[in-house]
Amino acid sequence: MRPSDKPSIKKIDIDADEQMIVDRIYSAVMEQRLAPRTKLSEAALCETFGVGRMRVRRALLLLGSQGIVDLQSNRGAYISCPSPDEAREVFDARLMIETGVVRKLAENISDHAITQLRTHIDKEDAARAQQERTDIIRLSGEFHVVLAKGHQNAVLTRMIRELVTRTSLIVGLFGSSRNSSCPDDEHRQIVEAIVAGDAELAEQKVCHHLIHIQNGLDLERDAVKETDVARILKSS
Amino acid sequence: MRPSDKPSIKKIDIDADEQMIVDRIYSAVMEQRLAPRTKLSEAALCETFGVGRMRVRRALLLLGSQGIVDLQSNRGAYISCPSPDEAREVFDARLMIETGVVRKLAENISDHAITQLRTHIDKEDAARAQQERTDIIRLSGEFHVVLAKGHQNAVLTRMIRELVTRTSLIVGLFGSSRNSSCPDDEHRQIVEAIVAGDAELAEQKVCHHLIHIQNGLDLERDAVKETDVARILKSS
DNA sequence: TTGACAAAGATTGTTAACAATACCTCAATC
DNA sequence: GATTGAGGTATTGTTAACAATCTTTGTCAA
Repeated sequence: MRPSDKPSIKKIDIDADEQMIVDRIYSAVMEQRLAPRTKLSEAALCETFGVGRMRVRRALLLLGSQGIVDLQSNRGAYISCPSPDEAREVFDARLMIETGVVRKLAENISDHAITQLRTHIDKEDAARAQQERTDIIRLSGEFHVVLAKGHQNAVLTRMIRELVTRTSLIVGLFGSSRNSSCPDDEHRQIVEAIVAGDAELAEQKVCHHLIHIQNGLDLERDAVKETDVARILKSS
Repeated sequence: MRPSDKPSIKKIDIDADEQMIVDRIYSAVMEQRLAPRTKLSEAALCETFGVGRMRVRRALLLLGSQGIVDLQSNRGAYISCPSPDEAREVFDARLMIETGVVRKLAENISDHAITQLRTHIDKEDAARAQQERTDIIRLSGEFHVVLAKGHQNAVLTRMIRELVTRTSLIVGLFGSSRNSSCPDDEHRQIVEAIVAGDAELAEQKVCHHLIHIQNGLDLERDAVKETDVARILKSS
């Protein structure tokens, strides 16, 4: 009997609205449809999601606590604009954490997780084949979340999700070449190393992969883009 | 020139009150002065900290988003009571993350970080020598945060702090023997391995250390304690 | 044209009152 | 005696109005 068969108590009871707003903005950032410095005005979000100002403010606070948006006193909330230093922090953290993730995954992975990973990589290939830019970006990031999900560990998954989302902001800001997002079949190689049970190789692959992404960045540039918040979030 | 010498823009502007409340509760949990299931009523917190209800609610939302408190609709906020499964999640995550932390630290650590670590360990010894239970508990947990701080990485440090704090809850709930918290000189051994630049050994030491703590738990028990919230938080 | 200054408008922050829900007490019934 | 239900109390959730701050606009002078 699995422990998950006993869902007697549902613990977190944050209202669905709130989580929905957070998730929408998370997705939009992950797909680079909301660029850094984009203002998220309370009124606009209330309108877009059809909720009261309180919900919006709570959602913004949550996003702010995770570094996705930047809350400025009396000035409003803006999609976070990571500094080069913050970018390095995120990549360093990912290196430290994700090597551990794949190592332990290589040591012991469930069949279900393997299926999930292979399915995901197929989706990535399909998106690349059709040149669906938005899908490619989203799936490239989500791959790392799927890796984390392999551990069935909510805490870990949440942390990885935050790091991956912030990486999207970073790549959007500092990405120079288009292939910098998540290239080639590096994802597939990581999965194969894991499935083969080669912890050392998997660790090395993920390490190179992350460094590869980082090398595709120009940490000096700072681009500024404005976007139509309501339109983007509505169509999500 | 260090990058930290350029504090031109202060980005996060969360009011001091809010952060103060969160920090106080964090500390109290870390020192096991607030036991799981303790109710944090809004009125009591308003009184204790002398702030409006809005601030309290925002602080509670933040704590809830990090799994420190459990927010129940229409019922209030309670110090989180981790299930055995959650406990395993926290320890698994710590294993994956902290091995990476010490490995990279062993590869490259600043003199300043070494000083910080040694100073901290001296404090731990002093607290143990004087049998200051509260200090011992706090410092034992903080050691791991100091490790993270060695990377001067705010993101990483925040994540470790969350995991360490949740560990305090877990140890408080499921700890069987008193020595289970953070025993012997394992911390010192970890630091020495790092200073010696022996990544392999450091990784192994931290791994054993975490497993050691976990082995001191009885994940079946579920203790229930009530505490005087206002008194505890005020004296912090 | 450019800059500084002031007023108007818009946006965010805060408070207080109200609504909804849960909790507790107590009585009535089985 | 235990259980169930109703009513009152306490606590949380929500809304709306108000206050504070920032931003923009327009005017005037250099």
